Amino acid sequence: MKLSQRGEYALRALLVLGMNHGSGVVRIRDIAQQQNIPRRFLEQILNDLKSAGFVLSKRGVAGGYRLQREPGEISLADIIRHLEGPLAPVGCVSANYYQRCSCPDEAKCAIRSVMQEVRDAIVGVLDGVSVAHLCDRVRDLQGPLENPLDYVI
Amino acid sequence: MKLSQRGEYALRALLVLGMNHGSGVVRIRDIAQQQNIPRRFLEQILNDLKSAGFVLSKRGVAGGYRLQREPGEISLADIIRHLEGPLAPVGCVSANYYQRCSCPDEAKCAIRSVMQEVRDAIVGVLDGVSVAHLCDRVRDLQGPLENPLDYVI
DNA sequence: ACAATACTTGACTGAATCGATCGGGATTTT
DNA sequence: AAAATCCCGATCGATTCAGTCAAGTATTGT
Repeated sequence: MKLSQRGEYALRALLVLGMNHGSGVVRIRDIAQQQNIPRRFLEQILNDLKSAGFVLSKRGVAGGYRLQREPGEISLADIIRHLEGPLAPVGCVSANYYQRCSCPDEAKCAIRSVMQEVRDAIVGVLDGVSVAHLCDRVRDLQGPLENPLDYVI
Repeated sequence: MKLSQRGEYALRALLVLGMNHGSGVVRIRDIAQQQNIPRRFLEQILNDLKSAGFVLSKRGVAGGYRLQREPGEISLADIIRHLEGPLAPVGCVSANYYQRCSCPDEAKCAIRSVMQEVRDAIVGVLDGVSVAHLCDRVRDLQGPLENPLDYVI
């Protein structure tokens, strides 16, 4: 599981939307500026997140994006699976994107059994973290001293 | 950490060499046939593993490859790091291939803190498994009934 | 010596992916 | 109607991936 630039941008954008959940929509431009993401590229990414059901958009003058589901209902595992494909290091241990490999007998493949453990370790972390958890971490990491408008994401 | 075809072939080849450790060299051709790996491609890979110090080669009629170090001294983490680069999902949490990312303050980055956990989980598995461990798994998975010449790797 | 066997080296190729960028269209508010 | 904003598809240059190829060098058996 390697996170591409695209994937990193997406997570950052979703985190911004998470922090602003409940207060209307956020414009692409604002996210792009705040997070230093190329605007056109971010359009593409948010569009993708929209058709995947993670966010909703509103057009026109007061338009922008917001999360479609509650932040607590969106796991990083789901997001990353959508953006990057399998979390597993090899297809033959992926639950969601399984793909048979060329070894003669998967059940007896030693490499596969290690990769299975790696997959489980990765999924174990990412399944347990939602956008809401991310927002909590932001608040924890920033400490109580900060101005709430100064989120450093 | 996504394992490329090249990386998977390399692990399979090293496992074959591990299983044959102590009994001289193994020819490229035999590894390629047994593991169903394109011969020319495997040449390239073994050459790479050689210059990285994982294997030794012997030329000429009775030539072939063998492990350079003891199977117990070669961890999957080392192998994969050499073949694929960082184990971490993002550069900013990689111990061996660290690369600063574009977020304003790494220490306060919530996404980074999650990715750090993912990295630790991956490394936790792969650091603990050596080629010797892999060989043990092969023997375990095959059970005691099999003909020892019939390894299904 | 010499032929056969194997590894060595480096270039090459075709396909796919990545990180963007661009133009112009659709929709909503004022 | 004008302005703001999202929407959509095409395109692009660079890089990586998987694999092939040709010609070379070293070693050994006979």
